[in-house]
Amino acid sequence: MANQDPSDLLPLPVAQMHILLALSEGDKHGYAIMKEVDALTRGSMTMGPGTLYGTVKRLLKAGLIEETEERPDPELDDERRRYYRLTGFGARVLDLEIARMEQLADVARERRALARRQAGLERT
Amino acid sequence: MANQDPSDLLPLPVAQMHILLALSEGDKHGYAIMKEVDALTRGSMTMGPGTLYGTVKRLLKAGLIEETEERPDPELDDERRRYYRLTGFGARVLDLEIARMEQLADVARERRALARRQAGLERT
DNA sequence: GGCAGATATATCCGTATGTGATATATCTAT
DNA sequence: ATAGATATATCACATACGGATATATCTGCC
Repeated sequence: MANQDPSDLLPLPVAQMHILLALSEGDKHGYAIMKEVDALTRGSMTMGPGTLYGTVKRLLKAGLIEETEERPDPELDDERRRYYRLTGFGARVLDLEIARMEQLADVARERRALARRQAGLERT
Repeated sequence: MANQDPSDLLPLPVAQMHILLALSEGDKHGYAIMKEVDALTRGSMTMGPGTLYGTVKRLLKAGLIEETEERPDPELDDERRRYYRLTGFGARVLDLEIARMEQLADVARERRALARRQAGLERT
Protein backbone atom coordinates (compact mmCIF):
# COMPACT_ATOMS: atom_id res chain seq x y z
CA MET A 1 0.00 0.00 0.00
CA ALA A 2 3.18 2.15 -0.17
CA ASN A 3 2.28 4.57 2.59
CA GLN A 4 2.58 7.97 1.03
CA ASP A 5 3.14 11.29 2.66
CA PRO A 6 0.48 11.64 5.38
CA SER A 7 0.01 15.32 4.58
CA ASP A 8 -1.33 14.31 1.16
CA LEU A 9 -4.49 13.20 2.93
CA LEU A 10 -5.23 16.61 4.41
CA PRO A 11 -7.68 18.07 4.96
CA LEU A 12 -9.23 14.94 6.36
CA PRO A 13 -12.99 14.56 5.74
CA VAL A 14 -14.91 15.23 8.96
CA ALA A 15 -16.26 11.72 9.34
CA GLN A 16 -12.77 10.25 8.98
CA MET A 17 -11.40 12.67 11.51
CA HIS A 18 -14.05 11.71 14.05
CA ILE A 19 -13.49 8.01 13.64
CA LEU A 20 -9.73 8.31 14.01
CA LEU A 21 -10.28 10.43 17.08
CA ALA A 22 -12.60 7.88 18.63
CA LEU A 23 -10.02 5.16 18.02
CA SER A 24 -7.21 7.21 19.52
CA GLU A 25 -8.62 6.26 22.90
CA GLY A 26 -8.19 2.58 22.20
CA ASP A 27 -9.60 -0.19 20.00
CA LYS A 28 -13.30 0.03 19.36
CA HIS A 29 -15.96 -1.67 17.29
CA GLY A 30 -18.18 0.19 14.84
CA TYR A 31 -21.23 0.72 16.97
CA ALA A 32 -19.10 1.99 19.84
CA ILE A 33 -17.45 4.47 17.51
CA MET A 34 -20.86 5.80 16.50
CA LYS A 35 -21.85 6.40 20.08
CA GLU A 36 -18.49 7.89 20.94
CA VAL A 37 -18.83 10.48 18.18
CA ASP A 38 -22.29 11.27 19.42
CA ALA A 39 -21.03 11.75 22.95
CA LEU A 40 -17.97 13.74 21.94
CA THR A 41 -19.93 16.26 19.93
CA ARG A 42 -22.76 16.40 22.42
CA GLY A 43 -25.15 15.12 19.82
CA SER A 44 -24.48 18.07 17.53
CA MET A 45 -23.07 15.56 15.09
CA THR A 46 -24.85 12.28 14.71
CA MET A 47 -23.09 9.69 12.62
CA GLY A 48 -25.49 7.19 11.13
CA PRO A 49 -24.56 3.68 10.06
CA GLY A 50 -24.20 4.71 6.43
CA THR A 51 -21.49 7.21 7.20
CA LEU A 52 -19.82 4.96 9.75
CA TYR A 53 -19.43 1.75 7.81
CA GLY A 54 -18.71 3.49 4.54
CA THR A 55 -16.01 5.62 6.11
CA VAL A 56 -14.50 2.69 8.02
CA LYS A 57 -14.12 0.88 4.71
CA ARG A 58 -12.25 3.86 3.26
CA LEU A 59 -10.01 4.16 6.30
CA LEU A 60 -9.09 0.49 6.12
CA LYS A 61 -8.27 0.78 2.44
CA ALA A 62 -6.12 3.84 3.07
CA GLY A 63 -4.28 2.07 5.90
CA LEU A 64 -5.28 4.58 8.57
CA ILE A 65 -6.96 1.90 10.65
CA GLU A 66 -6.81 -1.88 10.72
CA GLU A 67 -9.05 -4.62 11.98
CA THR A 68 -7.71 -6.45 15.02
CA GLU A 69 -8.36 -9.97 16.17
CA GLU A 70 -7.72 -9.05 19.79
CA ARG A 71 -10.94 -9.24 21.75
CA PRO A 72 -11.59 -7.88 25.19
CA ASP A 73 -12.58 -10.08 28.11
CA PRO A 74 -14.66 -12.81 26.40
CA GLU A 75 -17.27 -12.31 29.10
CA LEU A 76 -17.90 -8.82 27.80
CA ASP A 77 -17.53 -9.64 24.16
CA ASP A 78 -20.15 -9.91 21.50
CA GLU A 79 -19.08 -12.03 18.59
CA ARG A 80 -20.87 -9.83 16.06
CA ARG A 81 -18.42 -7.06 16.74
CA ARG A 82 -15.50 -6.13 14.57
CA TYR A 83 -12.77 -4.20 16.33
CA TYR A 84 -10.63 -1.52 14.76
CA ARG A 85 -7.33 0.03 15.71
CA LEU A 86 -5.51 3.17 14.70
CA THR A 87 -2.35 2.38 12.71
CA GLY A 88 0.88 4.30 13.16
CA PHE A 89 0.22 5.96 9.85
CA GLY A 90 -3.32 6.83 10.93
CA ALA A 91 -1.99 8.40 14.11
CA ARG A 92 0.42 10.55 12.13
CA VAL A 93 -2.38 11.70 9.85
CA LEU A 94 -4.60 12.47 12.82
CA ASP A 95 -1.89 14.55 14.47
CA LEU A 96 -1.37 16.52 11.29
CA GLU A 97 -5.10 17.10 10.95
CA ILE A 98 -5.33 18.34 14.51
CA ALA A 99 -2.48 20.75 13.85
CA ARG A 100 -4.15 21.94 10.67
CA MET A 101 -7.42 22.61 12.47
CA GLU A 102 -5.72 24.45 15.28
CA GLN A 103 -3.74 26.61 12.98
CA LEU A 104 -6.76 27.43 10.86
CA ALA A 105 -8.93 28.14 13.88
CA ASP A 106 -6.28 30.47 15.29
CA VAL A 107 -6.01 32.51 12.11
CA ALA A 108 -9.78 32.53 11.79
CA ARG A 109 -10.39 33.74 15.31
CA GLU A 110 -7.89 36.54 14.88
CA ARG A 111 -9.47 37.68 11.65
CA ARG A 112 -12.96 37.62 13.03
CA ALA A 113 -11.91 39.64 16.05
CA LEU A 114 -10.35 42.22 13.76
CA ALA A 115 -13.42 42.35 11.56
CA ARG A 116 -15.65 42.92 14.57
CA ARG A 117 -13.41 45.71 15.78
CA GLN A 118 -13.61 47.42 12.42
CA ALA A 119 -17.36 47.03 12.26
CA GLY A 120 -17.47 48.75 15.63
CA LEU A 121 -15.35 51.68 14.49
CA GLU A 122 -17.47 52.27 11.44
CA ARG A 123 -20.32 53.27 13.66
CA THR A 124 -18.40 56.35 14.91
CA MET B 1 -34.85 32.03 2.32
CA ALA B 2 -36.04 31.82 5.94
CA ASN B 3 -32.66 31.82 7.63
CA GLN B 4 -32.62 28.72 9.73
CA ASP B 5 -30.53 27.92 12.72
CA PRO B 6 -26.89 28.51 11.75
CA SER B 7 -25.77 25.46 13.69
CA ASP B 8 -27.75 23.30 11.27
CA LEU B 9 -25.03 23.99 8.72
CA LEU B 10 -22.24 22.54 10.83
CA PRO B 11 -19.82 21.04 10.21
CA LEU B 12 -19.10 23.37 7.34
CA PRO B 13 -17.45 21.77 4.30
CA VAL B 14 -13.77 22.76 4.15
CA ALA B 15 -14.04 24.75 0.94
CA GLN B 16 -16.96 26.75 2.34
CA MET B 17 -15.06 27.44 5.52
CA HIS B 18 -12.06 28.74 3.62
CA ILE B 19 -14.10 31.03 1.43
CA LEU B 20 -15.98 32.52 4.37
CA LEU B 21 -12.68 33.03 6.12
CA ALA B 22 -11.18 34.81 3.13
CA LEU B 23 -14.20 37.11 3.00
CA SER B 24 -14.04 37.89 6.71
CA GLU B 25 -11.18 40.23 5.85
CA GLY B 26 -13.35 42.24 3.53
CA ASP B 27 -15.11 41.98 0.18
CA LYS B 28 -13.27 39.99 -2.44
CA HIS B 29 -13.79 38.69 -5.94
CA GLY B 30 -13.46 35.02 -6.83
CA TYR B 31 -9.93 34.95 -8.12
CA ALA B 32 -8.69 36.88 -5.10
CA ILE B 33 -10.37 34.35 -2.82
CA MET B 34 -8.53 31.54 -4.57
CA LYS B 35 -5.18 33.18 -4.04
CA GLU B 36 -6.01 34.09 -0.47
CA VAL B 37 -6.75 30.48 0.38
CA ASP B 38 -3.51 29.47 -1.24
CA ALA B 39 -1.59 32.02 0.79
CA LEU B 40 -3.36 31.25 4.03
CA THR B 41 -2.62 27.56 3.86
CA ARG B 42 0.89 28.08 2.49
CA GLY B 43 -0.02 26.21 -0.63
CA SER B 44 -0.91 23.07 1.29
CA MET B 45 -4.45 23.57 0.05
CA THR B 46 -4.92 24.71 -3.48
CA MET B 47 -8.44 25.62 -4.45
CA GLY B 48 -9.00 25.27 -8.17
CA PRO B 49 -11.68 27.13 -10.11
CA GLY B 50 -14.02 24.16 -10.02
CA THR B 51 -14.16 24.15 -6.26
CA LEU B 52 -14.21 27.91 -5.99
CA TYR B 53 -17.05 28.83 -8.30
CA GLY B 54 -19.11 25.80 -7.41
CA THR B 55 -18.81 26.52 -3.72
CA VAL B 56 -19.50 30.24 -4.18
CA LYS B 57 -22.74 29.29 -5.87
CA ARG B 58 -23.73 27.15 -2.90
CA LEU B 59 -22.81 29.86 -0.42
CA LEU B 60 -24.90 32.42 -2.30
CA LYS B 61 -27.85 30.06 -2.38
CA ALA B 62 -27.53 29.37 1.33
CA GLY B 63 -27.34 33.09 2.09
CA LEU B 64 -23.92 32.93 3.72
CA ILE B 65 -22.47 35.39 1.23
CA GLU B 66 -23.95 37.88 -1.19
CA GLU B 67 -22.79 39.61 -4.31
CA THR B 68 -22.15 43.31 -3.87
CA GLU B 69 -22.30 46.09 -6.42
CA GLU B 70 -19.79 48.17 -4.51
CA ARG B 71 -16.57 48.41 -6.44
CA PRO B 72 -13.23 49.61 -5.14
CA ASP B 73 -11.42 52.60 -6.63
CA PRO B 74 -12.44 52.41 -10.31
CA GLU B 75 -8.78 52.92 -11.18
CA LEU B 76 -7.99 49.57 -9.64
CA ASP B 77 -11.08 47.81 -10.76
CA ASP B 78 -11.50 45.17 -13.42
CA GLU B 79 -14.99 44.95 -14.76
CA ARG B 80 -14.83 41.20 -15.17
CA ARG B 81 -14.76 40.81 -11.43
CA ARG B 82 -17.67 39.87 -9.26
CA TYR B 83 -17.33 40.86 -5.63
CA TYR B 84 -18.69 38.91 -2.70
CA ARG B 85 -19.40 39.82 0.90
CA LEU B 86 -20.01 37.85 4.05
CA THR B 87 -23.60 38.22 5.27
CA GLY B 88 -24.48 38.53 8.94
CA PHE B 89 -25.78 35.01 8.81
CA GLY B 90 -22.57 33.84 7.16
CA ALA B 91 -20.52 35.49 9.89
CA ARG B 92 -22.51 33.70 12.57
CA VAL B 93 -22.01 30.38 10.84
CA LEU B 94 -18.30 31.06 10.48
CA ASP B 95 -17.97 31.87 14.17
CA LEU B 96 -19.75 28.67 15.10
CA GLU B 97 -17.55 26.66 12.79
CA ILE B 98 -14.42 28.19 14.30
CA ALA B 99 -15.67 27.30 17.76
CA ARG B 100 -16.45 23.77 16.64
CA MET B 101 -12.97 23.31 15.22
CA GLU B 102 -11.30 24.69 18.30
CA GLN B 103 -13.29 22.51 20.62
CA LEU B 104 -12.65 19.42 18.55
CA ALA B 105 -8.95 20.19 18.21
CA ASP B 106 -8.68 20.67 21.97
CA VAL B 107 -10.27 17.36 22.80
CA ALA B 108 -8.25 15.68 20.09
CA ARG B 109 -4.94 17.04 21.31
CA GLU B 110 -5.67 15.94 24.83
CA ARG B 111 -6.55 12.44 23.75
CA ARG B 112 -3.50 12.07 21.59
CA ALA B 113 -1.24 13.21 24.38
CA LEU B 114 -2.82 10.65 26.68
CA ALA B 115 -2.46 7.90 24.11
CA ARG B 116 1.20 8.71 23.63
CA ARG B 117 1.78 8.62 27.37
CA GLN B 118 0.18 5.19 27.59
CA ALA B 119 2.19 3.90 24.67
CA GLY B 120 5.29 5.04 26.52
CA LEU B 121 4.33 3.25 29.71
CA GLU B 122 3.70 -0.01 27.91
CA ARG B 123 7.37 -0.26 27.08
CA THR B 124 8.31 -0.58 30.77
C1' DG C 1 0.59 47.17 -32.49
C1' DG C 2 1.27 42.67 -30.99
C1' DC C 3 2.52 39.02 -28.00
C1' DA C 4 2.91 36.35 -23.53
C1' DG C 5 1.39 35.41 -19.32
C1' DA C 6 -1.41 36.53 -15.53
C1' DT C 7 -6.08 37.56 -14.27
C1' DA C 8 -10.93 36.34 -14.18
C1' DT C 9 -15.13 33.71 -14.60
C1' DA C 10 -17.66 29.62 -15.79
C1' DT C 11 -19.01 24.91 -16.71
C1' DC C 12 -18.45 19.91 -17.24
C1' DC C 13 -17.62 15.54 -15.48
C1' DG C 14 -15.75 12.03 -12.84
C1' DT C 15 -14.76 10.81 -8.21
C1' DA C 16 -15.20 11.16 -3.21
C1' DT C 17 -17.95 11.82 0.62
C1' DG C 18 -22.13 11.92 3.47
C1' DT C 19 -26.73 10.33 4.93
C1' DG C 20 -31.25 8.26 5.49
C1' DA C 21 -33.59 4.04 4.69
C1' DT C 22 -33.77 -0.67 4.78
C1' DA C 23 -32.38 -5.26 6.03
C1' DT C 24 -30.81 -8.83 8.98
C1' DA C 25 -29.43 -10.85 13.10
C1' DT C 26 -27.99 -11.20 17.91
C1' DC C 27 -27.96 -9.73 22.56
C1' DT C 28 -30.20 -8.25 27.04
C1' DA C 29 -33.59 -7.62 30.29
C1' DT C 30 -38.08 -8.34 31.77
C1' DA D 1 -41.13 -14.96 24.51
C1' DT D 2 -40.91 -10.62 23.23
C1' DA D 3 -39.36 -5.75 23.12
C1' DG D 4 -35.80 -2.78 22.50
C1' DA D 5 -30.99 -2.04 22.23
C1' DT D 6 -26.90 -3.61 19.94
C1' DA D 7 -24.39 -4.61 15.74
C1' DT D 8 -23.12 -4.84 10.95
C1' DA D 9 -23.98 -4.04 6.13
C1' DT D 10 -25.60 -2.25 1.76
C1' DC D 11 -28.20 0.72 -1.36
C1' DA D 12 -29.51 4.90 -3.48
C1' DC D 13 -29.62 9.66 -3.47
C1' DA D 14 -27.48 14.07 -2.50
C1' DT D 15 -23.73 16.94 -1.74
C1' DA D 16 -18.86 18.17 -2.23
C1' DC D 17 -14.50 18.39 -4.48
C1' DG D 18 -11.08 18.89 -8.15
C1' DG D 19 -8.95 18.62 -12.72
C1' DA D 20 -9.69 19.91 -17.32
C1' DT D 21 -11.33 22.83 -20.58
C1' DA D 22 -13.12 27.11 -22.50
C1' DT D 23 -13.39 31.95 -23.12
C1' DA D 24 -12.10 36.55 -22.56
C1' DT D 25 -9.74 40.56 -20.64
C1' DC D 26 -5.98 42.85 -18.58
C1' DT D 27 -1.01 44.15 -18.00
C1' DG D 28 3.65 44.59 -19.11
C1' DC D 29 6.96 44.50 -22.48
C1' DC D 30 9.36 44.91 -26.91
